[in-house]
Amino acid sequence: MALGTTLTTPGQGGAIGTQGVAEGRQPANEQVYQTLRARLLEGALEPGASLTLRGVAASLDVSMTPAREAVRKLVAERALALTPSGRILVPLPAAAELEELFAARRLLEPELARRAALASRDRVAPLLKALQLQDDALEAAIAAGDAQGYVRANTAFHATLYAAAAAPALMALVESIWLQTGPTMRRVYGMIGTRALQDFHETALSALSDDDPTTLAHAIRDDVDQGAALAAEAAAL
Amino acid sequence: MALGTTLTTPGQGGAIGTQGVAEGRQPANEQVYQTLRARLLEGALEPGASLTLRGVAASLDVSMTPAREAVRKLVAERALALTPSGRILVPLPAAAELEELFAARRLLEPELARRAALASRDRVAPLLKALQLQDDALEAAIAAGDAQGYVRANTAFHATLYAAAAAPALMALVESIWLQTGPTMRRVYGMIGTRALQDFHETALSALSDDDPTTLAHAIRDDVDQGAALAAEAAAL
DNA sequence: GGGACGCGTTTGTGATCACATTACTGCGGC
DNA sequence: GCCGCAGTAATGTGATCACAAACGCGTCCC
Repeated sequence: MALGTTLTTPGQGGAIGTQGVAEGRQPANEQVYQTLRARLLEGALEPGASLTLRGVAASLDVSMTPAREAVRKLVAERALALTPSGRILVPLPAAAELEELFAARRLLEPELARRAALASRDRVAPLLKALQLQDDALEAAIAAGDAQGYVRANTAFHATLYAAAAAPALMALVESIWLQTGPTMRRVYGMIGTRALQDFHETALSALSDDDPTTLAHAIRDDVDQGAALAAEAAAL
Repeated sequence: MALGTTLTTPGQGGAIGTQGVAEGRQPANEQVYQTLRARLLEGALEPGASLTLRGVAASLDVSMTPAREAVRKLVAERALALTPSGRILVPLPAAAELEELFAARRLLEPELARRAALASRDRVAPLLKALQLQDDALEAAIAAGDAQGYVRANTAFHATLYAAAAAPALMALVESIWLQTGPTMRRVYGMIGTRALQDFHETALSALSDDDPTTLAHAIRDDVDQGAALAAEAAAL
């Protein structure tokens, strides 16, 4: 079969093993990944900023290897980019690319919302409660003019809703998009400031409460559209 | 700012450089990645098969490091999976997951097709020619009962069409989905055999030729639906 | 005869080092 | 004063080694 696929054929090499992942401890590369990922999602990393493997490794107190692993994973998700020469940087998506990403969100997220509504049909109460809490945090961030907090809370709201859909493959696609838009949206909200955003989340919560998947899907679509419009507006500045 | 992001702050470490990527030579990890990726896309790797870093490295005659890089990248794209203990295997998507993947394709691919039609409006001839060639290869594979060839040709057809849309972000999402469905679809077509597939590609080519994006989008949607139906049917066996 | 335990082996992870290339600094020339 | 050039510092890639955990198989006990 070649290619070392083996379907149960051992390798041949020599040395040995994993490095002590006792208990619930997560691997070092995972920890680095989660840290970088969170920063990107909430836009704490400036688009265009550059990272170095040694820098990341040192600041998280690991060796270069896990840092590399984490960075490459994010590059694969397009959350980070490599220059032709291999330098790592936080991508600055072109306007056209942002438009693509929002187009994809607009297609995928209403579907996820619809599935979430259907899946949580009998047992909406806990979900509603969790979403309400996150919407409160979101309102607070808006009131405080906290762009980073807003992006984080907004992401959490959507993530919580879609988690109810129990659709891991779709969720992975959407999360990859969020990672790509995160830094830019943080910047956008920073520019637009505390400007009043129309609240589609309330509509969404009502629809969910009323067991109305279609209205929920529409609300999410409008929410995404609003983000797209803001991004386009900011890009024009 | 911490986290070694630096927006132009050097790391602090020590050693030195890249390993000779002269000319058009591609890095070793990229070569490994492309090889594995092609195998997955055309379904040459059995779902459920296991790989080892040392095995992959040895069969492509590189060290463990690039093999690791490539495998992790594919894991990030969900084209490979890791067991909780870290073993690498070709994922065997559950039926529910396959359904999700096809749902996403159904949403994204018609949009890509529509964009491709719009973007190639003035200059369809070369695109049509390229697509026609690939459709011929596809028909040949069907006639020969070559499941792997069919999957490869079908992917190439769609990839060529969508490339005209010049939408890299959307394209990346769709390619990630293809990587996930590849091994399974190869198996599905292997099971269903040379059974007659309705040819939506001809319809698609006509629509493209007639400058009718909507009909093209519908044809692509039908094509995806047919694949989904087949996958569902095969899963029931 | 079947199931559970134990041991050797394989495996992924993390660390460190070497290297070729790329980016950056300061200096010189025009 | 500004552009271009050299030298140096820094970066990603690849290789190798060490380690601890998981797998797999054989054996023993019931």
